[in-house]
Amino acid sequence: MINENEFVLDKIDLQILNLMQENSRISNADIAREVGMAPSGVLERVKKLEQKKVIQQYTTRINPVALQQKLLAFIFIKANVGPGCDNLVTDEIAKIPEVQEVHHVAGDDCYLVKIRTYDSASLMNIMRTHFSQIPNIQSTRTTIVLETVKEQQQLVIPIK
Amino acid sequence: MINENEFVLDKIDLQILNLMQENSRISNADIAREVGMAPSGVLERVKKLEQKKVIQQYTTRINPVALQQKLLAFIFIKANVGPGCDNLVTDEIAKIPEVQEVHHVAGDDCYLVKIRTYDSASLMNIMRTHFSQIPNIQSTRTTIVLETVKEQQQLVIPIK
DNA sequence: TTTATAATTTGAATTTAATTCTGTTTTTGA
DNA sequence: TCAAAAACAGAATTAAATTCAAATTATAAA
Repeated sequence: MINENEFVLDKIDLQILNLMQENSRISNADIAREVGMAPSGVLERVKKLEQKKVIQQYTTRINPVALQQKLLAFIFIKANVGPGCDNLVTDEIAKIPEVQEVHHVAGDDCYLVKIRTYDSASLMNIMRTHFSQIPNIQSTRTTIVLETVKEQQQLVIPIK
Repeated sequence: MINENEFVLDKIDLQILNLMQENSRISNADIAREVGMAPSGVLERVKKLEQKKVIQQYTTRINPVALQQKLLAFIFIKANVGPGCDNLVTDEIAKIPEVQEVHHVAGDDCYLVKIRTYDSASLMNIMRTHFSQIPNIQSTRTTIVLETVKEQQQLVIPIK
């Protein structure tokens, strides 16, 4: 009963993930040197990590300033959570490309949305065009980011 | 007076960024095919984008579940912002590896922190050991994420 | 507009890396 | 203990990255 969702990771897997999280374009030879394996063996492991969906994507962090994405905001949404109408709100919001995160949170507000846009006008525009279409939204509260000190998705990988 | 902070990006640069944001391990040949250039020319452009810090990092998105990072939380921090003591709070918090984001926000709360840990006990532990050390913190309010519907850093790249 | 200069691009040549594959070793479970 | 499966190494092959000289294109000064 082996299932590809079972994430059994040994020390070498964690080392590989650690290196690739830091630099997804590192060569197999460099990884091999670090972990003490042959490059071909490293390749096998990486492929397996991809198959098991431990590795979800190889991506590039781009400077938002370079793309004039000046505005970052968090929006708290209070919604009617009737039976079944639950996921409608989140799914619709998740579809908006400028929306980077949608979380269902504990507490008074139901949802937390992170959104990055060109400016406050474009944020308003998105809220008008998209949010008003979505039923069951009671109210929203928007928090504007003035300055970002740290922003990364890197996980803390325990090197056993 | 040319400055490497001047981010002048043409259509091809944006196309390249779009492709690399989706898959940082795409080959120059594949990019070249998409944008209608020679692979060597693509390489030059990519190197330039790295130099200009438009490209900040090539990274790997790893499934947090695979690493037992079960808890995601947002912490709102209210702090005394005296003259000069401003950055002390954020810099200290940004140093914590489990902290993924630190923002200075508009409104009543000063800072917004995103943090990912193994469980609520380890979150408490971090708050006890780190936050208590930091002066000027008036109060904190923690919001626990129950479920994440969407989570990505991808920017919306305008293909002119 | 002309022209010199710099920047960009190409394509071939070269270097480096990824991938495949076979034979071994190691692990796993009956 | 032993058979089957999985993981690994190392050589061979394939593919990609990188270099570089020459050509093209863009830029700016006269």
